[in-house]
Amino acid sequence: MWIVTTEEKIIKAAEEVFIEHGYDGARMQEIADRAEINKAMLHYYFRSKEMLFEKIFEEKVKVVFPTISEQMKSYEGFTDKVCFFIEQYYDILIKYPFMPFFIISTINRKDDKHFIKKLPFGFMKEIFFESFFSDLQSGKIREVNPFQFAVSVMGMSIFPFLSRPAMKELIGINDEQFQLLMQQRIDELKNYVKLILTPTNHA
Amino acid sequence: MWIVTTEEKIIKAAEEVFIEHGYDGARMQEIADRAEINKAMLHYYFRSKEMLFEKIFEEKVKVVFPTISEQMKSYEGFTDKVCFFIEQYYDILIKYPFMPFFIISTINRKDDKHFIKKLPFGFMKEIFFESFFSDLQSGKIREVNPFQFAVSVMGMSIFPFLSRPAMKELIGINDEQFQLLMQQRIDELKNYVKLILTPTNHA
DNA sequence: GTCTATAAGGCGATAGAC
DNA sequence: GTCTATCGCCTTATAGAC
Repeated sequence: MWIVTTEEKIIKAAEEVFIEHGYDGARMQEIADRAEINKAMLHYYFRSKEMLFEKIFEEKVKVVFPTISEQMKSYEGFTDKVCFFIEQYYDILIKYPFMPFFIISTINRKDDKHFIKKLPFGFMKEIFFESFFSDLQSGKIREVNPFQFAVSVMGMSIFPFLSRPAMKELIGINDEQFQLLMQQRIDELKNYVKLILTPTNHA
Repeated sequence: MWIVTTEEKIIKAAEEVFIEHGYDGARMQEIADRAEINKAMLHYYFRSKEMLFEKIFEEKVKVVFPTISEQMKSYEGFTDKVCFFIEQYYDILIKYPFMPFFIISTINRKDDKHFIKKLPFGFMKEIFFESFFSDLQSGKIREVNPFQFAVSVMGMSIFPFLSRPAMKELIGINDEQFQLLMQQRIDELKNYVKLILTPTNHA
């Protein structure tokens, strides 16, 4: 609890710096300064900048793509599953608003495609599509393109966190107000999902 | 037509390199190589890396936020305006799929907030909100939060281009197939917009 | 494990000849 | 306008004392 190892201090500092500046913009000196150690220690614990980054990325990905999938199983209908996903996802996003940009900027790096493969998207195919086609067949939901729909839900959810600096600047709000706006957004998005998925009544 | 000035060659090369690697990742040497000139020329035409980037950013922003706003005025209802916006926007996005990440990564840069102010969002307040409240009052559209709705439309539109590398890797498609997928996405998004905005019939 | 000092190379930028 | 050569700094990484 009250003992903090050097390795923990490094990881905490590295998280901050990599997330703020991205891989290329991050400086080992700044990480060392924030961890209140010297540069040589960084290389003692994690051989290189690349390896330190890898460690942080894996650690953070585990946070953003957590065991939501397991919990999703307990919800019956597809619509409820998606709404629950949004709720849970926003809990994480509001807690770690910098995460989306960190991940997006990493997977868009020219050379390293191997980061992409670390994204755990297995639960999509298992739960998402299975549940979708089940509810579609029984007429509980409208016939939309499941892939495009999934990308849309992700986009609606994540985008405000990617454009956060612009939103803050353009409408003139601070971090606290942004957080409130995102809190309110949950119900709005769930409403959109229901409006899209609920079949039109032909009675 | 067939004469290409050195300045034009530099701009073309700089576009590519800045878009691929971002500001921090971009190297003046690589820009020089692609332009088939030497490094010194870059500084002769554009004093510094920062000023060259500024030039590219302004140029590119003019492409992505074009005179759509003017054309939007000709569409009567709010729903039609939004659908038209998606259509026009996707024309540009499909043509320049790297642009969203370029802009997002620029506005997320720690220090320089001044880039954000160059984003032309004036048309939003003028046309978007005015048309929204007009249609809302006459009962033509459902009562949603206009700001959250706008962010959602932007998110649904832009997100696939930000997660393009992941999408290509995870579902195993090439550039051509991605382009087709985005072409199909236009109608899907327009459908979502209509489903969200069309009021429920209480007859 | 932790430090200081320094290596080794890459970077943006400039000087100066042509 | 265009080139070669080089400066001066910054960055990652290591050597070696404690």
